[in-house]
Amino acid sequence: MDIKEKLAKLVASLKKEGVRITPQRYAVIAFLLNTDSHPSAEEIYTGLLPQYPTLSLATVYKTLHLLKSEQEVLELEFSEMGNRYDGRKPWPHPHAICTRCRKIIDPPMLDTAAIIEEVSKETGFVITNHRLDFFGLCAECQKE
Amino acid sequence: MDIKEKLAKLVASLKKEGVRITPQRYAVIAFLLNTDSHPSAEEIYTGLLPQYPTLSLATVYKTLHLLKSEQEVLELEFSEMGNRYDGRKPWPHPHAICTRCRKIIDPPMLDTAAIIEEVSKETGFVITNHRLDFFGLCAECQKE
DNA sequence: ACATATATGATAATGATTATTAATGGAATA
DNA sequence: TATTCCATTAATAATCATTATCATATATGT
Repeated sequence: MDIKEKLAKLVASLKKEGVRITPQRYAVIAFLLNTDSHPSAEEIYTGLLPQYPTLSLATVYKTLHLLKSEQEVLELEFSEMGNRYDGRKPWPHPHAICTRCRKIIDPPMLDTAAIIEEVSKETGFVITNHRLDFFGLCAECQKE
Repeated sequence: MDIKEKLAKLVASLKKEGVRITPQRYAVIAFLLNTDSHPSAEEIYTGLLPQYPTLSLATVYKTLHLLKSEQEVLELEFSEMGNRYDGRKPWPHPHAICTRCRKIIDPPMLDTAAIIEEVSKETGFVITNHRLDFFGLCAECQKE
């Protein structure tokens, strides 16, 4: 399924939920689906500003929260580099994060289900969410 | 090795590095070694205030940074619940976090080395650090 | 005890995120 | 088409954990 199709489906699904699709919201959603860079709110804002000169950063944040509540975006909280957002795979999954260029990529899915099952058994926790982050140097930054 | 011994060894090791051991620093270090609760800077501060009425929160933060630079404390960054610190196991390891009471516990060590090796191979990253957090409800909070 | 470099404590600054609020605009109805 | 209503937006103020600043206090080696 290509991006356009995903976008149309997501927008239709949100409409069905009673969410109004404003130009601003549409722009943010399209931006999120058109990148795999895990952008910050600020990056979304500055990326859209040329085409939406009156866009407010607050609107970006509100749209991200809306999408989060609809489980249509994954919020990755970082206290040092600010929050990042993943609209393409809005469910918990591992990330590899370059500490030099701050690139974030998705490593092929580990067997997280097995790991969660193990942690759950050992701790007695009911696990509802997880964060699996691996920090280091990406292939490009190793060369520098 | 009991806590007292660990404390003495840690202080001696810091002295050897040229770190001055002030009463405030000693108090923060001792506090960290005497708990497995992964306290926040604020909790350390309020916990020590009765015995150290002139202690400043800034000093707590500075001491935590010092310990971090000496790799003697693990800093767990949370943008929603503030940072938490682990002085007992100051190396990366998994955590189970209760989203209700905010308790943090250490599940028995998974085979993180194998996981990291896999991620490293798949991504080409040199992995230097990791965060493995499992969020959910602890056994006690499930009853409520 | 002295000298001096470092640490402390009080407070201001920072910066990402959230809250506030007046103005705007879309949709349903008459 | 005009009207009313209610959600959304944009601008900006507020928040809050953390960091920076700097005058004063203090640990350490002599």
